[in-house]
Amino acid sequence: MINIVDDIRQSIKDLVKQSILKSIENGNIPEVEIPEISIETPREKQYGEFSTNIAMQLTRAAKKAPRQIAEMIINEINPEGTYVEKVDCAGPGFINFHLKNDWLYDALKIIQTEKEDYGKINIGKGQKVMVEFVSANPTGPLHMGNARGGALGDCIASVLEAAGYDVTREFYINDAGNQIEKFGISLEARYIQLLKGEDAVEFPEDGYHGEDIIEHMKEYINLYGDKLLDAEPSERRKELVNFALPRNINRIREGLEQYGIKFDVWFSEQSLYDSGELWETINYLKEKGWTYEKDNALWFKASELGADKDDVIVRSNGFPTYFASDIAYHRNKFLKRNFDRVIDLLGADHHGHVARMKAGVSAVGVDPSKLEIIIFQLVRLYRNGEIARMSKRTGKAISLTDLLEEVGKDAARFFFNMKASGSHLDFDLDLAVKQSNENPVYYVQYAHARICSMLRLLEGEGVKVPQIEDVNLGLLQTSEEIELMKKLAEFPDEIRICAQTLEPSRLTHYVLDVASLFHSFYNACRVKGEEENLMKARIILVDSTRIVIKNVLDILSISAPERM
RNA sequence: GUGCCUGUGGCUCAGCUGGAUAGAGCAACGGACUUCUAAUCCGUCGGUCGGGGGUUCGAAUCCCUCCAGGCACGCCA
Repeated sequence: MINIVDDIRQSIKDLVKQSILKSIENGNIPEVEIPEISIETPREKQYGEFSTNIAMQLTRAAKKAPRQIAEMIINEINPEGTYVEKVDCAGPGFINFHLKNDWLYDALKIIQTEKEDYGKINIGKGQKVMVEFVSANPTGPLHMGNARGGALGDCIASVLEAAGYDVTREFYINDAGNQIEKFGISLEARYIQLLKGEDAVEFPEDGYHGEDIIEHMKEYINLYGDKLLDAEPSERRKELVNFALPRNINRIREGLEQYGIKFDVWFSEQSLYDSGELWETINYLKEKGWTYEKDNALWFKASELGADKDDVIVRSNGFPTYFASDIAYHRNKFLKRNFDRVIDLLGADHHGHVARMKAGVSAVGVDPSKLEIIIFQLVRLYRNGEIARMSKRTGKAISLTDLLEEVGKDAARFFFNMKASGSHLDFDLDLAVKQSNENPVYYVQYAHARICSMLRLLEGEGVKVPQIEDVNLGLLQTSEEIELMKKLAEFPDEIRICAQTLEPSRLTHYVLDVASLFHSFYNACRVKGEEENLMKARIILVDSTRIVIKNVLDILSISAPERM
């Protein structure tokens, strides 16, 4: 639960602030308002571990040259009792802080103490947050958009958990409304066609044309024959939907479980109809004056709440639109279930929904900033350097199941989390299955397996990971060791940034860095066979690296093999 | 036409709440296995950060504009 990087940043902030106050006191700097002191990590090693640009920011107010201000601040800094070893001024007026290595050794102690909890922080303070993602249309199989949304949403949820939030993963089942009607009509048409021939009935233009509809009906006929042929059509459709829908939902659930995703709540849209919440919400909007009638339909004044146009919530045929139930759904999230924050993941093809959904949330009296909608860009699959649309095996559109079969869960989840959600993603199917240095997943997993193998070998010789108190960590001095320790020390802060930006792609990059620094260390330094004290210190470093890689992969829900 | 996303070395991307010489990986080229896994490492090559303006001590990062690609603009979801 310790974020040592952040703690040090805070302590440096304090040092700087005290120093500026002192300089003002003794008249070296005129009385100015001190802006927020930002502490950054310089790219170049020569500039130390941390730096601040505060002197440059004070230039105008203090009416002095930035380097002059920097010098005065440095003169007044008293680093006693901190990790700071040296402070100097460089470039246009940066103040650079050089740290004693002790902070790195302390970081290793924290890792060895916290073990599988290392990285966890508590900026969430138990706040209730819902992440709603995938929410795929249950009328068909999961597609690539769902795959990316699934990987992203699940990792965002895991990161938030690691950051101390009380997280609920939720899947919204669109089991009501128009598309279910369409689903029923499609099933019915296939049912009749299968029993009475292709020409017995025309398949609706806007129906679901997928093979899976036909499959469902073949199975139904196998089980129940033609008993619905003379049934009343609406009853017949209902029966067929009741047959096929749960099967689809189960299939989706199983597919997602293979993908490493387990939802806490499967929320049914139909339940909003059944509980009356849907009409409650519509009537509430009416009462509050957020609606008007036009062309026999009921419109929601979204444009008065920031959207670019109004939208229909009840159609002229009396049926509510999807948007209406979505408002009711979000009202339920915030007002019935009291989530402090709600995060929705939507594919880029739904971005038009963002503004009006926020409008909907405001209209039911919820601060719209509590609803965060993440739009992720769509996926293009490549095979042999060309866009791949079809599954190798089935010849149909590539589903999540096909993807998992072809590249596996680890590669899929890693690749989908390698790019920021806002970036368009080209998924290279050939690369994802390649067992070589070109493939980043293996690179990371290999580092983990390599460490496990080292520790296994040592243990075989009776050398175990020592108790941290018995180790002289000060022996870790080479640049490879220092760089690796630094990276390990950053992990909790990395979680912090991921949780704040809701951008788990940082984690894949981070763990790649860890793996890379470890491999460099491995090639530069030996562990087994070194002088005992040095060996012990390096075992701690190696084991700490293992812990960090494992913890990151756990958050990504990617396996960390012990042998490869 | 309007709105959103994207444009960084041959390829895939980081960096984008402005900061110090623009970073990785892959590809290419040259090296390193009698010693803990070479699925690894070390080195070299490679960029007017899509173009053009502006804001300032300082811009890949902020603003404007243009260009290119993706997506969306339904009484569908």
